[in-house]
Amino acid sequence: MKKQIPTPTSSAAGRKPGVPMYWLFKSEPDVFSWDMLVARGAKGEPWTGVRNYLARNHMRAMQVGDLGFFYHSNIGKEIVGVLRVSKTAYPEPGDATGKWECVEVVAVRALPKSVTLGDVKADTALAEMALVKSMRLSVQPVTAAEWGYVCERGDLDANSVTPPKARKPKAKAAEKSKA
DNA sequence: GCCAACGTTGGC
DNA sequence: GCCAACGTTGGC
Repeated sequence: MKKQIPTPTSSAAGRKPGVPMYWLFKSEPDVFSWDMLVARGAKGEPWTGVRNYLARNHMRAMQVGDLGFFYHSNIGKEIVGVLRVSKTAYPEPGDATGKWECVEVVAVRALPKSVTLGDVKADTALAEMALVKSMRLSVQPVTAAEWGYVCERGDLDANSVTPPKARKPKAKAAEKSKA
C-alpha cells in the first residue's frame, strides 16, 4: 500500500524557511513532566536522554521556533502542552559516546483540554500519527494537518501558539473535514 | 506485572 | 551483511 499522507520523516531536508515544523516529545511525567518544563520558564530545558537514531535525527532537523506537543507517556498517556524549540541540536553534555545530541525547548502553553492517546486512536483523522504508528519513538514528527487537528481537540487556537509571521493569512481549509 | 513491538548488538 | 538473541519502551 502506498503512503497517502505526506511523509513526516521528509522533514529534515527541504524545509521552507520561516515555516515552523511540528514535533511531539514524549516524557514520563514522573521523570520529567510538563509542569517541570513550565517551571523552567524562559530558560527552558535541554531534551536529553534520547538514545534512538531516528529520534536523534528528528532533533537534528529542528529549527529554533519549531513547535512541539508534550506527551506524557506511561502515566496519563496524553498530550498536555505545546513547547517551542529554543536551541538547535548539539552534542549532549556528558555523553561519552559522542553519538547523542539534544535540543532545548521552552514551554509555550498548556492545552486547555489534554488529548489522550485514546482520543488520538479513536479519531480517524489522526490514525496515521506516529504516536499510534510508531509507538516507541520518543521524538516524532507531526504533520501540519495533525497539528491543527490536535490543537482543535485540545481547545487550543493554533494561531495563538504560532509566530505571527508564520501564520496563515486565512484559515485556509483547516476545517475541511469538519463535516 | 505482563507482553508485544521494535531497535540494537554481536556472532557467523 | 544477515539474522537471532537480547534489551527497552510503553500500552494494557
